[in-house]
Amino acid sequence: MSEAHAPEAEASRDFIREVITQDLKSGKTDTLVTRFPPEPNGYLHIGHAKSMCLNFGVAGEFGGHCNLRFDDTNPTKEEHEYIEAIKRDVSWLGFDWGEHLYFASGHFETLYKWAEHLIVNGLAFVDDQTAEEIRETRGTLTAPGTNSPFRDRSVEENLDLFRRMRSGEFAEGVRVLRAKVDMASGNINMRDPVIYRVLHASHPRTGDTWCIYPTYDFAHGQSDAIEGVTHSLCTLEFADHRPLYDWLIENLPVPSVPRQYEFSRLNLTHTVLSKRRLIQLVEEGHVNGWDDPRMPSLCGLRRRGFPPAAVRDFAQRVGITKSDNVIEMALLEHCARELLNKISLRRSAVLRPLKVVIENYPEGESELLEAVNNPEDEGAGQRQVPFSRELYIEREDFMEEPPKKFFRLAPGREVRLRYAFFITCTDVIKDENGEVTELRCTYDPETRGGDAPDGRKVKGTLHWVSAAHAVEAEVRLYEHLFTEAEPSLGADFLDGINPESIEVLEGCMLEPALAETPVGETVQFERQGYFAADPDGTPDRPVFNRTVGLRNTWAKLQASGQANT
RNA sequence: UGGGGAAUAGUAUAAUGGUAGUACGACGGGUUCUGGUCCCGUUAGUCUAGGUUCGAGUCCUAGUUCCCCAGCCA
Repeated sequence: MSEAHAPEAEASRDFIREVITQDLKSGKTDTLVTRFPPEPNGYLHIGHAKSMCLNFGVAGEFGGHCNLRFDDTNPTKEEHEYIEAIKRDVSWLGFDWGEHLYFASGHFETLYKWAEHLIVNGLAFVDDQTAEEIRETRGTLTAPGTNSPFRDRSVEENLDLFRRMRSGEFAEGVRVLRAKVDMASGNINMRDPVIYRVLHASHPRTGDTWCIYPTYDFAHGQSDAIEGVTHSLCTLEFADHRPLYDWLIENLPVPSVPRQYEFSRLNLTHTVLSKRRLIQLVEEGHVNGWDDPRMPSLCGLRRRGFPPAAVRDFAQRVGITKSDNVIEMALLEHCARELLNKISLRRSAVLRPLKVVIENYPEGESELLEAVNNPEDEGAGQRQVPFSRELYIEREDFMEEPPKKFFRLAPGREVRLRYAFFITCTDVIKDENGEVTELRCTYDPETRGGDAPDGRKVKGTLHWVSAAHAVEAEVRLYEHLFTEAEPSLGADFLDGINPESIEVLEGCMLEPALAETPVGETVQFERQGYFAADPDGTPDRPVFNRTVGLRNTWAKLQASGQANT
């Protein structure tokens, strides 16, 4: 019997999903286990989001699971504060590690035992050389290294020394444990890498239990093996470590054999993603903390108002390959706009208010008008907005001498106030400096709701807020943190910070409904962009962060000088 | 003069020897009570040189360019 319908179109898949598919099909593994292994020494950023979407993503797609593992092997850099922050960010992005929470430090006893195993098998030795001596004898990129004079110690002596390292007998730097691999290897990671060092530091989780700690190379792959990770997915710079990763797995009594695969890390224009530079931005006060909305950190994106689903969509669109890349910020912004357009409530907010008096509207009176909450979602319903004699409109929505393509308010011109009435500008009031301070207008009561019964059209529709009902707010406008698409990464990278990356607007006028916006929710200020309620705000005086502006063809026309043509 | 990795429109990513496709961007147009959304269209690409093949982005050879590696960081 022939199948009637065409085969499902195969979704295009990256090389990692290809490998997993193969391994599952060939029976190399029955279940898929991945891991997301942050070091608790900083906050997660959008580059980590790419990794999480891959690791948790494939685990979900192939019916496996993803471990959240803290790679906490260096107590001199790591802090407990980061562990909770990282968990919060992983959850926010929408991923659930369930019961699979691990710490490399949780494996310390096994790792120690395995280090002795290496010693017993003649595959590791205690080196008495200083760090400097080790560096000098490591060779260079093009010249091989030379063996340590301590390389041929007896198993007994090595065991004794290593145990005394553990018992705290030696100061930091005096002795290390090195794997005995090959000092002539072209791969520097194979030149007898240090696998244990003395660190008399209190560990966030194990306290003072240990004074020797495994290095990354001796902890990562083994942790993978202990946890039953099948596919250990990391970024390209670890490819050089894979031979060592495999060497250790082969020479240790591991319960399972994980494989490492490398993909290229995310780079984004107009920002930096290296942990070192991000830390510098925070510590030197170039931004206001890790959650500054200009930061590419996940907590920064959250505060900025990016929905986690938009970040996931972004990660999915960016793809997984092994080629270096720099993704345009415009793609992230597109993902935010696309989602937010569908789900965000529309509200009216006047950022730079200009007073308008409707001269033929009775003083002291007001009325409620119906406004649509989200034209993209009928289920979002409607709300009522108050209208009265004195209003605010956007300063930039009025020009005394408008260029040809300016469709908004000007002397003698009629425009629509959205969901309200047509108004016509009858007079312009200025101060002694010639600055426009107030507009006098008339309204047409017949156009209530926004349409003229006689069918006449207007070219412009403006947002507005009733002065008597307005809620005053602070609104923070954000731009790219760095002016250049690809900021210089030298010591001078701070010079590339965009001096206009933040603009704080006071005295913004919001429609009343906005006062109740829950912190963290992102709404659309009509005709302007998406804005998220910031925790700095109060019901009396809300604070909003601009997530991303609406596409603005008028601004483009102005910028290109075509507004008058 | 070592080892590892990568080269497809401006950016990112598909095409697994058989019509180089998609998304973002840019540009133009239509619709519109958001100069938004939506819709339509235009733009623009296989690093180079040889070779194999009826046919090459894909296979072979030789180059070129870019990225990573010399922490007791991860």
